[in-house]
Amino acid sequence: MAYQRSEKMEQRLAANRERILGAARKLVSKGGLREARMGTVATEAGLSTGALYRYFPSKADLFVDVLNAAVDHEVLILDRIVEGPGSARERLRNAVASFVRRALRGPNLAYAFIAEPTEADVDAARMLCRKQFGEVFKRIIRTGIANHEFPEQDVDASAACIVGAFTEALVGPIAPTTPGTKNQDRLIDAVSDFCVAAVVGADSGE
Amino acid sequence: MAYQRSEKMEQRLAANRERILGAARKLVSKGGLREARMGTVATEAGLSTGALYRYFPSKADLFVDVLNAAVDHEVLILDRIVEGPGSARERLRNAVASFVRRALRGPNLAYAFIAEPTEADVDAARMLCRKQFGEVFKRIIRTGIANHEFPEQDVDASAACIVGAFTEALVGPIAPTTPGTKNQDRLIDAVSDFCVAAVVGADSGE
DNA sequence: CCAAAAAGTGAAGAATGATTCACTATTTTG
DNA sequence: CAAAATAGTGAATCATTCTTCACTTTTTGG
Repeated sequence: MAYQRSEKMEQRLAANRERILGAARKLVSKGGLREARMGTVATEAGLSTGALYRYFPSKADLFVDVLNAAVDHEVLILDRIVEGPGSARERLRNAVASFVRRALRGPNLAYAFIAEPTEADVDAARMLCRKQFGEVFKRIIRTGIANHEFPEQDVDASAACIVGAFTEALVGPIAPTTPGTKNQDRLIDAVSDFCVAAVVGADSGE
Repeated sequence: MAYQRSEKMEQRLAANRERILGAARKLVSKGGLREARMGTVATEAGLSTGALYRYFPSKADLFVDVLNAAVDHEVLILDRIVEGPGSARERLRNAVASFVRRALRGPNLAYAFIAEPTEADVDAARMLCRKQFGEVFKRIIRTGIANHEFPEQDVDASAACIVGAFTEALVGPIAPTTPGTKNQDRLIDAVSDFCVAAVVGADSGE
């Protein structure tokens, strides 16, 4: 007859799952996806490799979960800015600045995922995530156009460009040393200015 | 006594080398780096796997060569535009448009490399290539600033943003179907406008 | 034409890592 | 507590590819 998990057991299993996700997240935020091995995740989580497969059907599934959790979190923050008060221009600027600041700050790993592909499966998820970010920016741009704060423009293209711009600007500064806060602030400003200027001034007039 | 390669032999070897590079290029421009196996390259080139290693010490070396050749070619074109006539603004616009147009057109694969990492070794080279593109754009931006066509700005950041922007804008449209020329033209304009506006308007003034 | 040298072959070897599975340990149920 | 069910273990297996190497073929020099 059906075996009923006790409350305590239920919690322990949930805790394990979290521990696995946490371990994976931690490893990624250090060595990137490339160095995140199942074995290492298991050790880090205090379990055996085999146990991992009781919680996630495959490596790809595990990392897609990690990725989505991280990105959802990030998107939530952006959403809050985008839906908040201020001119479209201000909100756009804040959204970009916020993302860049958070990415530079560290063990936040949305960027790690954004910058570095691996298996095809995980990579597909990564693409979707970039798209999710793009959606947020599309919303702001649309608002701004409706407002006449921004000129008419190809919203999809602009949003993609924004995501690409801040991503690329981050790739270099992120990996090796965490540069001093001074430089970070300057980078944040530069990238935000770039994106705002692009969107504000992006009419086709030559 | 030293064995002296005949002229004909010399040529055949060189031809083989080219055939290998060509096969690798071809495979990458189709399936991306991820699907480019040494065995497949060999077959495509009409040689055995073993023979490849007579021409290139490792897979990474081979693909780094392919990558560099493609990028050098692309950079040359950009350079010509950047060093050519016209206002800095025009040249910037043309450079971006040219890259995007060429990438959309096809079996040109600079973009494939730009968008998709693999082994650490090749990936390092890929980073360098992005940097090379960045350098070209830095030059234009500097010129424009000197001219007072563009406001003062963080040249490194702007260049990185430009490379990121057009890359990202390409990623989606490139992989699956080659969209109609109409849409392509629109995309080219949108991306170019975006970058020009960003650089022209990127002063810190709020 | 005959060795010596170099080029080419492709199956075996090596490396890496995910996934499985026979087995042990722990929980639950009666 | 004993039996049944589930959880956990980790070494073995599987899968994928690059790389090597013993051997064959072709080229060169005399």
